[in-house]
Amino acid sequence: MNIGNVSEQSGLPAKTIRYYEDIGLVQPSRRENGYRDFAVQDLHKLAFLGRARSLGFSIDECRTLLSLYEDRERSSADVKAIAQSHLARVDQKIEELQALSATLRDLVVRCHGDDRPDCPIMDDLTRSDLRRREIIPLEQPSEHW
Amino acid sequence: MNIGNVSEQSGLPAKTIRYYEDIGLVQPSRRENGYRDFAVQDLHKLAFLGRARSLGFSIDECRTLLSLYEDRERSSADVKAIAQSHLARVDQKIEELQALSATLRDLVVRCHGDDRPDCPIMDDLTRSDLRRREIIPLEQPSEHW
DNA sequence: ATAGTCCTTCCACCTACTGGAAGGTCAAGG
DNA sequence: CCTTGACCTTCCAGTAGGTGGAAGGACTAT
Repeated sequence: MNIGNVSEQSGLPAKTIRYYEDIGLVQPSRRENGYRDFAVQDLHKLAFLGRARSLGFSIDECRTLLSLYEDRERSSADVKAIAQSHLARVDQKIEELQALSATLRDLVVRCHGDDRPDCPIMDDLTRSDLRRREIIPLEQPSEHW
Repeated sequence: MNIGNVSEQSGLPAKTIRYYEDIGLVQPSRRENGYRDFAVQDLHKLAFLGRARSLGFSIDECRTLLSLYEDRERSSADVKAIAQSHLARVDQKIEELQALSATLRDLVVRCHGDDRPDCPIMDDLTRSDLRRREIIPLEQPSEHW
């Protein structure tokens, strides 16, 4: 199977599939002309990856999940542990964003939004006294969503 | 003021402050020895940036907010518009994550998590029929959280 | 033969920084 | 005067997970 075909069937862009090969998630064989030749198992793997990614699992988690996927002796506990810790991260992110949303909503509501320059949003951003408000920690750059 | 001092007072790492100079958010002058020399206004700007970033505004939004910050004639409507669209993005992200959380939670609950290999989580990831479930769109790489 | 589509590799770019190396500067102590 | 240590400088590379595009080979249909 050519990459275009696999791309269509898995729903993943060809670029992404090549990238996944680059980082070792799939190992398609090659034809004489240099074209990648995907087996049906590769297609399954890629669909698996697409679903796992859409559920927000990191590439590293996907790697582990793939190895469990291919392990007929795996214990469901191992799978569950990964999903659980991912779920915890998601829930924590939700909480952070909810706090953020509340703060922003409050500011937006209090801003009259007309031609005049005075603005509670600006006042908040300008105020240097950090104790006056809930401090929301800076986003960690490692958290890519 | 030296960068270490400004870093301490603004709460931003020195690296970040240099980066902000790189991308043109602040323009400290230089001493004869090559050291950056920050004015009090720069400190205010950096504190402003730190707060705006902690509220999740993008660097580009911060750039606009900074120009509004320095514009005594600005209209609060301009500020409000930026905050509102940011709030909308945050709220949409929350909704996406909540759907994700629900899906993950369901899978985790249904997985017994013992030594046996059968696992509803794996079943979900393996199933290639996409119609059977709510399809959660792939994360856009432009959304960095 | 040629046009159009597919495939290949490679390099750069995105966000918003962070880590580290190599080296210059400054203030205090011996 | 010299050294030590804390600062400061620039520059390069790496993070996650791809995406965009260029240059060029391969295949198919006319």
